[in-house]
Amino acid sequence: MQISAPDFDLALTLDSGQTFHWDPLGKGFLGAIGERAVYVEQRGRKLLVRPDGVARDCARYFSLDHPLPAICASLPADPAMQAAAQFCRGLRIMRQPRWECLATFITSSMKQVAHIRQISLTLRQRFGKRRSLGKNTVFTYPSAERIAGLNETILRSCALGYRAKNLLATARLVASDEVKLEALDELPDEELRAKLCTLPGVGTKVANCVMLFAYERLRAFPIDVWVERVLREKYFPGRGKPTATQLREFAAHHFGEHGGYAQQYLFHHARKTTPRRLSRGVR
DNA sequence: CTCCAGGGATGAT
DNA sequence: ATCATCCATGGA
Repeated sequence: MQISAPDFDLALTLDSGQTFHWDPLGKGFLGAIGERAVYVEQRGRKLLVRPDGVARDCARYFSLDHPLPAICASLPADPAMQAAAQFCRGLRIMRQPRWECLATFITSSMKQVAHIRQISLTLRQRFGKRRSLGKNTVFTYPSAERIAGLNETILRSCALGYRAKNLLATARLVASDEVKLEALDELPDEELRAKLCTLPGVGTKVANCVMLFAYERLRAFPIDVWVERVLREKYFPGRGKPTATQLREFAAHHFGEHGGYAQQYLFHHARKTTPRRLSRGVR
């Protein structure tokens, strides 16, 4: 089954730190969209998708309906933004399942992308559901109910460290319906952010990631160490480091209604072009 | 070995 | 409101 996918770069999008469970297979990628195993392969302006029945979910997952040319045209014209946007051509903000996105970003704090991937894989293999696609196997992300039935010790054995307590507590709030993730979709941005921040292990940054990657809030502007570095170096030159409030205010004003896209482009560009640490002692 | 990573919670200024 | 410290773990 092939679906139309103009202005889209699958490999770039899957390598941009939004999701953490897709692996290269043949000429494409093997992963899961919600509860189903999926294989996706880019063929020019089309995507080859297996199985056939997942085509619609796949188009939604990768936000193939986002008007990318118009979104890019709406980004500010400053040099740093344009360089990042050029570098990230075809990168789309995905629509992830709410719980899966929330849980993975709770486990992301002070972790490199490579290790977030490892934590996600371990949780999936140990507590998710096995799904077959041809001769390949993938695992779904464990539900909030499944996590809620575990304990902190077993979660810590998945290399979660201090994040185990937060993931468990939030899973129990979600599983008990004390916090209804799907119902939060009706809330305006500020109320949604405030509600998400009441969850253990969720602060402003993680809340903004969940808003952007799972609630279609394209204004949400997560500020992690990479983005903060870019903002300080490119938009607040000179001495004196701006406060978190200053950064937040500037980002909301400068990047506008598609700030989330701007943020993702700045993040990915910085992460992929910043040279790895040179040998120690070089001055 | 050291430094750092898609931070959050808490308590002290 | 802003700052300092602690929290686990592993990649580079």
